[in-house]
Parts: sequence; C-alpha cells; structure tokens
Amino acid sequence: MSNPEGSLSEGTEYRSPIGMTEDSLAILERNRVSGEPWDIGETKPCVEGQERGVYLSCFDMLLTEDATWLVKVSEASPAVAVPMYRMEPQEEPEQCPVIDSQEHGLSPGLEGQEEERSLEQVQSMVVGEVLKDIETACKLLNITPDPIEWNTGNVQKWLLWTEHLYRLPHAGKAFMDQTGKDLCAMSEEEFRQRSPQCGDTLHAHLDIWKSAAWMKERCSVGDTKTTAGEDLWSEADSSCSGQPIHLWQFLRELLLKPHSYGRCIHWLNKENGIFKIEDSAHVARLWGLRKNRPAMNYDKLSRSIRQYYKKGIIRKPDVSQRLVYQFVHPV
DNA sequence: AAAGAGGAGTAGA
DNA sequence: TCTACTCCTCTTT
Repeated sequence: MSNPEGSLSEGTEYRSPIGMTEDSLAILERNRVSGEPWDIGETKPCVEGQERGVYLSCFDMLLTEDATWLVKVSEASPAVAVPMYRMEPQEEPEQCPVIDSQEHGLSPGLEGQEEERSLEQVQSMVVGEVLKDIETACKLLNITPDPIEWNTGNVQKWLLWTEHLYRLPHAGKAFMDQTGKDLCAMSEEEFRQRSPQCGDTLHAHLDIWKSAAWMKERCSVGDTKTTAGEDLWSEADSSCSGQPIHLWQFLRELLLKPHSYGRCIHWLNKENGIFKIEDSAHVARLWGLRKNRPAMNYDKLSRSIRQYYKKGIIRKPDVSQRLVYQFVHPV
C-alpha cells in the first residue's frame, strides 16, 4: 500500500530544529493507515510553557486531516478550550463533521489570533499523541524509546511493529544485523536502497522516534516546567520495569488503548470487566510480538487465558459468548 | 470451521 | 516453583 507516486517537496526543504524533515512527515501522512497511531482521542489539554515551542517546532508538520478538523471545530466554538475529543475515526472517518472555517469566519483580527491559538493547541495534542503512541509501542515491544540504544533484535521488533501497523511489506531482511545506531546513521536514500517499497516510510518513522527521544532527553536535562509530553513520559511503566509481563496485564493494556486497539479488543462492559476479542489472530500476533514468540496463535493464547480460570483472574461471563472473557476483579 | 475446555509435558526465569 | 508455551483430544457453537 505504499505510495509509488510520491510527490516529495523539492528545493527549499523544511527542516525542524531537531532534524525532522518535511519529507518524512509528508511520507508518513501519505502512508498512515486510517489514523491508527495518530488519532487524537483521550488527549490531555496542553500546558502552557516555554518548552512548548520546542515541541511545536518539532512536530509542526504533523497536522493531519484529523487535526485540521479539530482546528475547524475549535474555530466554530472558540469558547471551548481543547475539548477532550473521543474520536472513533478509523471505521467511519467520513462521519467526522466538517465545518468550513471560511463560512464561519471570525473577524479578521481575532481570526488570526484564534487560529494561531487553536493551531498551537492542536499541535500540542498531536505531539502528545505521538509520544503516547511511542510509549505504547515501547511497552508492547519491550524496547527503549531511543533508537540509538536498540540492538539488532530490537531493530527487528520495531520493523515488524511498524510494518504491521502500517501494513507495509516485510523489509526486516533488508535491515538484518543492523543496530539502532546503524539505523540512525542511515540516510533516507540508504533506507530506500535497502527497501525500495517502504524505505522512505520506515525512515520517516525512525525520524519521529529519534525526535521524540531527543525531546525526552532535552526535557529531562532542561528546566522543570511541565509539558504534556513530559507528563506522558513520566507515567509509570510497569511492563518496562524488568518484570515479565503477564498475559492478563497485556490484555488490559490493549483494552486501555481503545483508540489504537479497539478494533481487535474492546470492552463490552468495562465496569464488570467484560471484554471481547474481535480479531483473535491480531491479538495473538501482538502477544507474540511482545513475548518474542513468533509462533503464537489464538489457540495458544486462549489456553493461557484458560489457565487464569483456576487462578480467579479471568473467567467466562455468566452468559458465555465466543471470544468474550471477563476479568474477575475489574478495575 | 472456529472456538472452548482441559490434560500433560516442557522451558525459562 | 510459577507462568506461559506447546501439543493434544474432545466438545460446543
């Protein structure tokens, strides 16, 4: 599904202060699948701070169609400050309301200010989502956020993950025996040489990860002003603490990210801990990725779930349904 | 056919 | 020792 036609910008190349190119972001935008990793549900409101400027400049080309829609809504309702949008856009993006800002225009002077403020808010939200997505991937793959630290195994995991998320053709072999450091040193051209089909997309994704790591490092050595991104990174990370993750924890993690995994697993009744696995093969693949078990399938995963019956962790609901389970002690 | 249930052996931390 | 993986047979949907 990669995009052979590719119309990259030429001439004066946009480059953010941390090296993320407009090309990279344009490629990502063209290749991303139905907003999955970038969708903007559950986004925390942005926090005012001097550091924000850094985030915005790093990601200011990340404005997606979804984000544009948010800007338009914000313009239409300027009194609402960064609402907590709960979007489910993957299935039916065409149902998102589109409000033409031209037709609902504000007065010329105010319009510019409002637009700028809305833009900043949206940019901050998008940055937060990017960091959250990376954080999620790190948890699930058990890798560090900074690509520089990846060994060859981590690189292969990241490749598999990215290919899986964006439905890219498999390119793992092209990057066999490459460490994260090797990868980071490669130019986009080198990526393309190794993988003509999706090298540019992979390079763009790596660019995002590198930038996020750069930002994280900058935040940790910088002043103590809090930003949305910093909040996200400081969240407790049980699965990266060295303890092997349990299957029930993993399932709960997926369930807690409905905007990313809602299509393969979701709550039927969160209060009672009842959930349904919609795509058993997908969930099994994710679990296999997480545990480094390429042969994992739903048969094996479900056997592990059934082991929880005796332990009183998971059970079948009173009215048993296929692929529906229940946490005995819901949160 | 796919999912569910559970026995049994094995591996790894 | 515990947890999960794997393979298996049989049953249920």
